[in-house]
Amino acid sequence: MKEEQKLSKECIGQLLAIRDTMELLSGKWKIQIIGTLLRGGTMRFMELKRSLNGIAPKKLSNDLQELELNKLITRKVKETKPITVEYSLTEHGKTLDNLIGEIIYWGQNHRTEIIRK
Amino acid sequence: MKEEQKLSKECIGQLLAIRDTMELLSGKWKIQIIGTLLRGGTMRFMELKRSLNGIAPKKLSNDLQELELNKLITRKVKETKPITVEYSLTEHGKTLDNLIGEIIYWGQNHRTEIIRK
DNA sequence: GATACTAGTTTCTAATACGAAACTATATGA
DNA sequence: TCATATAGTTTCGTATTAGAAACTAGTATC
Repeated sequence: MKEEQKLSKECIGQLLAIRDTMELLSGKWKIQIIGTLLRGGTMRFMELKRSLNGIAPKKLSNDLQELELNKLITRKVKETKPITVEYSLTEHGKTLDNLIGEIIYWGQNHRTEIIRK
Repeated sequence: MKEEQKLSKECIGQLLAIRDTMELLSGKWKIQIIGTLLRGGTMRFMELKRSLNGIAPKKLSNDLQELELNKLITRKVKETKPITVEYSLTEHGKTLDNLIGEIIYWGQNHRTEIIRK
C-alpha cells in the first residue's frame, strides 16, 4: 500500500522559486547591500563600505560582482581625479523593495516576540 | 575635511533587522521547510522529508531543532504503533506567510526576468 | 527470520563563506 | 617626499554548511 504522495506542479514551482531567491540573497551581506542602495540611491564603493559596518573590501567586491551578474545592480566607472565607481540598483533590483520591507518588518517583530518570551 | 557620514538610528535598526531575519532563515532548506508547513499544516518527519526533495535526514533534523528553538515550529511526539512525530508552525511561525509569499513571487518574477534576457 | 517503516543519530568528507592583513596602482595635497 | 584617498586584488586561514553513507532502535508485516 504505497501512498506515493504526488506533489502538485504548483507546489514544486513554489519550492523552486524559494530556492532561486534564497540562493541569490542568502548570506550575510547581499540584502544589506541592496537595502543600503535602496535608501541611498547611487553610491560609491567606499560609501557602501562605510555604511555596511564591518564588511571586508573583498566581500563587498565579490558580492557586488555577483549582484551585477544577476542584473540587480549596475556598476559605472567615473573618470574623476581619483577614479570613482558608482553602484546603483537596476529597475529589476528595485523590485526587491517589497521583499526587503517584509524582511525588515518581520525581523523587528521577531525581536520583540523573542524578547518578551 | 572629514565627511563622517553618520548613519541614522533608524537605518542601523533596519540593517540589524535584516541581519536577524537572514541569520534565522539563510541556508538552503529552512524557508522551504516553513513554506511546506504553511501549505501542509501539521506534518510528520518523513512527510516533510518526502516533500523536500533531496534533503538529508540529518539536515532536516538539525533545521527543525533550530526552528523550534526560535519558536517558529512545535514538535509533538505521538505514541502510535511506530512512534510518529508531528511538526507544525506556531502562531509566530505563521507570521512568515507574507514574507515567504514575497519570496515566491519575487523568485518567479526573477526567473522570467533573467530568461527573457 | 528477513524486510520495512517510524524518527532520527553518527561519522566522515567536500564545498563554501567569511574575515584579517597586506598589497597594487593612480592621484592629490602638505 | 610622505600621507591619504580612490577601488579594489591577493593570500591565507578558519568556520560554517551541506551531503553521503551507515547505523540505531522499536514495532509490524511477510
